[in-house]
Amino acid sequence: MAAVADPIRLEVIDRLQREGTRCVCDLQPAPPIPGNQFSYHLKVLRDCGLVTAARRGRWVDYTLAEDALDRLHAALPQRIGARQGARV
Amino acid sequence: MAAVADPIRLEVIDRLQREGTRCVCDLQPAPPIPGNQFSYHLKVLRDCGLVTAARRGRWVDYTLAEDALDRLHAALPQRIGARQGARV
DNA sequence: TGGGTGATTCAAATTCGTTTGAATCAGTTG
DNA sequence: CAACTGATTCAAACGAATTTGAATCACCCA
Repeated sequence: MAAVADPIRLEVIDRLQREGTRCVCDLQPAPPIPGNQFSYHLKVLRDCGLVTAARRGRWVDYTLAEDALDRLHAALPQRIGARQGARV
Repeated sequence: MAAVADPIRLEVIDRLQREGTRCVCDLQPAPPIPGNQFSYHLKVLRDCGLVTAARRGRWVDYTLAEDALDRLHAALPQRIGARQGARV
C-alpha cells in the first residue's frame, strides 16, 4: 500500500490504466516534476511489480502490471456486500 | 491512502471490519507495541475519519467508520470489469 | 482519598522516504 | 565522432512520519 500512498505514483497507476502503455515523458504529472525525481517514483512502482518498463529507442514505455489493481484492492479489507467482477 | 500504508493501521482496519467495535487493548497487534505508539496510530486513523472512538468507562472503543472501506477502495483506480456490490 | 489501570498527549529523538544536484547511461542525429 | 535528448543512478541533504520516554488524563475500586 505504501507504493500508492504517494499521489504522484497513484496518478501514474491511474493514467496507465486509463491510457494504457505510455512513455515516461507522457506520464509526467501536471505540473511536471524534475525528471530524476519522477524516475525515482517509477522505480518504486517497478520494484514492487506494479508496473513494467521497456525501452523503445530513446524512450522507456511503462505498462501497468496485469495484476496491479487486483493486488491493490486485495490488499485492502474487502467491503462486505461487494461482489467481485468476473476476471477478464 | 497514506493512512493505510502502515501495516499496523491496516491491521486495525481489518480487525475492526471482521470483529466489529473493539476496545484499544483488544486491537493491539501481535506482538504488542507500546501503548502510546499504538495510540498515535489510532489517532492517525481517527484524524482521517476512518474510525471513531467512544469512551466506555476505563476503556475506549473503536469502530470502523461507515464509509471507511468504500472510501479506501474508491481512492484506488477501479479494476476494469469489476462490478460494484449493492449498497447496504 | 489514594492507588491502579487503560488510554492519550507532548516534546525530543530517530528513522525513513523523498528531494536535490551532479554524474552517467542509452540511443539518436548532425 | 560529437552533441543532444530521454531516462536512470548515486550520494548527500532534507523533511515528514514514526518512535521513545515522561507526563497527564479519565475512570474504577479498595
